[in-house]
Amino acid sequence: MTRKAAEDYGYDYNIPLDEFFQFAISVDCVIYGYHEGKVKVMLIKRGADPYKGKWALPGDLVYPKEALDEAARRVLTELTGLEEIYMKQVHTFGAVDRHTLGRVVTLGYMALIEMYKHPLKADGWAEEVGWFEIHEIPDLAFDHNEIFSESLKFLKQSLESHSPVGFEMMPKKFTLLDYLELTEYVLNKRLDKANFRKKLLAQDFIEPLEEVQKNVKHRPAKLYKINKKKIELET
Amino acid sequence: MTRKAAEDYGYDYNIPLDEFFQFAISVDCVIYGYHEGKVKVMLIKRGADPYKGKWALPGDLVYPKEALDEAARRVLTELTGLEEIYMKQVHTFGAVDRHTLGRVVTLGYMALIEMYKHPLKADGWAEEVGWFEIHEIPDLAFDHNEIFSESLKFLKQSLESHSPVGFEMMPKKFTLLDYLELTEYVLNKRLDKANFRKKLLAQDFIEPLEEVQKNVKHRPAKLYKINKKKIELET
DNA sequence: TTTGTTTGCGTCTAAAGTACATATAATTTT
DNA sequence: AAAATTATATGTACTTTAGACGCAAACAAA
Repeated sequence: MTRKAAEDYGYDYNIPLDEFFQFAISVDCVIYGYHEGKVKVMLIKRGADPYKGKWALPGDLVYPKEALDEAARRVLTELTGLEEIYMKQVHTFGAVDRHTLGRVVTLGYMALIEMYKHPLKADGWAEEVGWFEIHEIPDLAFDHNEIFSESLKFLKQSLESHSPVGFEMMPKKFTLLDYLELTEYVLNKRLDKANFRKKLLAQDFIEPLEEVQKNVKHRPAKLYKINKKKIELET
Repeated sequence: MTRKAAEDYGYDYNIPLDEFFQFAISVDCVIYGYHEGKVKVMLIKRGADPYKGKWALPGDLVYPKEALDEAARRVLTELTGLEEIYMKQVHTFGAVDRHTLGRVVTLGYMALIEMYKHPLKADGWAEEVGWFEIHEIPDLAFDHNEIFSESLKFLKQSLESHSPVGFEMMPKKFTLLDYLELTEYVLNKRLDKANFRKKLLAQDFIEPLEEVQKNVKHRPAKLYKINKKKIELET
């Protein structure tokens, strides 16, 4: 593409057009999972400089012919082995000096997975993979702490407004108390069991099963499931 | 930057790293203003192909050494002459074929201005500038209709939750009825005057002035102003 | 002084949210 | 096998918020 051609396209700059086509785009994913009462985020330990040895969000550069959501989904699938993952673009970060390799603008994505489903494995460029409680996130590489914060803000807002996202971290069958504990952990405050139950059951996408809990040393709780079709109808 | 150097930085790809640094980034701004009971959006008519003659959102490519918000602010200031403008990144769009010039990923921004304050002037690459009512937006160039829709969704949500953004379109002194009309127009539904008033005055960032309306042929309404410091404290 | 119009405040009612009490169903202990 | 324990499940009362509506006050114009 020549400068002249670019002008025909409606651009007229004092610097050559090629100068503009020097950005790289990356996606960084904040992957949330729920395990034993705690909500955790998957981090990878960087195996090379810059930030060698530091924990970072999993992410990758976007390929030249790849859509943005597609790139995020690729990262998620490669890392977790899961195909169907709830995923949402949260915010785009592009400080001039945020990456040492050049001008890399990154899109922060939030993803929610059923944690027990996926094998914990380090991928290509990561030394190590780990899950960190969301209230104890270490100092991360690049501007990843900021990306994490934005995603957590979104997750908190979703749970506060009872929008049906937290279920993405739950197993197919779960008790209402399980979900209460997830919500309490993320919001970092106690909620009234009875009222939480009523609020949840008022939503029509949550459906009771005939089944109950097994192997508990008290009255077993009823199990519930999510009707995803009804969620789609709402939105 | 050589392939080897890139690998040292933690990347290991099957295609050369340079291939990734071929993106351009742009910002596209949905600029909202309020005038005589109607909320409008500023569009520019494209003076060159592609989409010559079509209306489009004002925007520009991001310079190699320019931060993203900085680029959006530059576009806004150039176009409106205003320095202080409320502005918010809404969503990033990057379909592979969204731009004919090459791979251009664009960030959609929403901006709110006091419309009467700024001179309507066409800028460099635009043939014409116009204001369009938000419920009568024409078919736009590129994926700009989608960008507009996302921004409008955000604006509606903000007004519904009484978050203090709509005031950015109001003059410094305004009546509560003015703001009611703005809100009714955006949400496209009628609201109860008395209840809207109560709801607004319950927020503590809205402060009454001693002044009242002039030159009206009925009881003049009290004028109010916004206390921006209190808004910052809240968020 | 009267009439028309809009502001601005008050009241009532329904709905949603919160706090807390009580009944229920299972296991564990005695 | 009865009592104690634990957590589920439901019900009830109180509080706050949202929505509908009435009416007096303020000003302009006739």
